[in-house]
Amino acid sequence: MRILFMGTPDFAVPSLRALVEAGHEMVGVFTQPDKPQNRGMKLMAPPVKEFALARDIPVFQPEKVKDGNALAIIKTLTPQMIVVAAYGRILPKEILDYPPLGCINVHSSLLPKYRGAAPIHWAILKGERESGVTIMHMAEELDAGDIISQAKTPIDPAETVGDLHDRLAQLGADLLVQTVKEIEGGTALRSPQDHAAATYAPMLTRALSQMDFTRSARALHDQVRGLTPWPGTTAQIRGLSFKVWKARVLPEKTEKAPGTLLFADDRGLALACGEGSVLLLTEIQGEGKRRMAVGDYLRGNPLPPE
RNA sequence: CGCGGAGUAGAGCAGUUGGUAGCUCGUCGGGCUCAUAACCCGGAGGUCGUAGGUUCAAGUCCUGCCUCCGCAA
Repeated sequence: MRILFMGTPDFAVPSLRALVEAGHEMVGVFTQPDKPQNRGMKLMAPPVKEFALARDIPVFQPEKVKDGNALAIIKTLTPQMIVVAAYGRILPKEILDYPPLGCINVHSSLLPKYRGAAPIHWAILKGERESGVTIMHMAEELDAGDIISQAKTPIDPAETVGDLHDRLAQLGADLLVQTVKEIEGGTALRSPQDHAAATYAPMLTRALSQMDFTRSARALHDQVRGLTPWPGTTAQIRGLSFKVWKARVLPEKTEKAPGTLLFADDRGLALACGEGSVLLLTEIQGEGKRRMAVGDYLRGNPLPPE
């Protein structure tokens, strides 16, 4: 089938690769423009662009998709279907209506839950035990289109958003190929979402990174997992600022005030949290340092006194 | 040309005004112990990121390059 693909970050790459390997004719790829990023503000190409160029697929990076130019390009490409995976732009109705077989989207949550920009992060931040991917027909309202197919997967209690992201990207790619085949064969299902059950997963802000030790150890553990590896979780201990990469909940209870350091040795940094719970930080990163086990850190960087 | 920090034993760090490297942990060998990720004695292990420069002499000063990291985006 003639397919136009739209996607930008790492999450979208497995889907694009799967379509290519399934033998579809990729008429083009839309991805966001290169942006100055990272240290030195270097111009960075989106992962999807890199992949597409390596496969000699034409790449388009319009600044806007609503000004008609994008639609004009699409008309010259004559796709039968548009597949969108984490493109990062909202498509106007005239584009949604153009392809004969429609526009479908790979979304990394079990819709109608976690519509929006950061569904994987929020599923973990909220302590969910199950997640998955959904493929839907795109509607004008964000992530509100009719569902074609879904695949579920359990979330491991120790899993980070990075781990889950990679698994869902692959799960989504597999489901996508199968779903496209069903659409092609006319056997695809289509059922509207239960809009009353919808929840939203907004973009993450820096404010979410700060650990608040009055919350429970369990909630803080979810926070660390949900923000690792990006954007990371930070904690203030003894006046120092740390990034926290790995932690676990200890079974012990404590009477000490939240934020109190119970012990600091090779086992980790044990901190009193809300409701008497205790969280053990096991892998941290000081400013200007690299991430390391707490024992390694303490060897050359003794903590200042209380 | 966004701002800034760092590259020294397997790991984490120190190294003062330039004079052939030190600490903690680990590791190896030996000893001790009711015992706590315990303690004591001894050993191995480093061309100090890299390429040049200044100097009688550079981890320590100067310049280029590579790599890693924090902020910001």
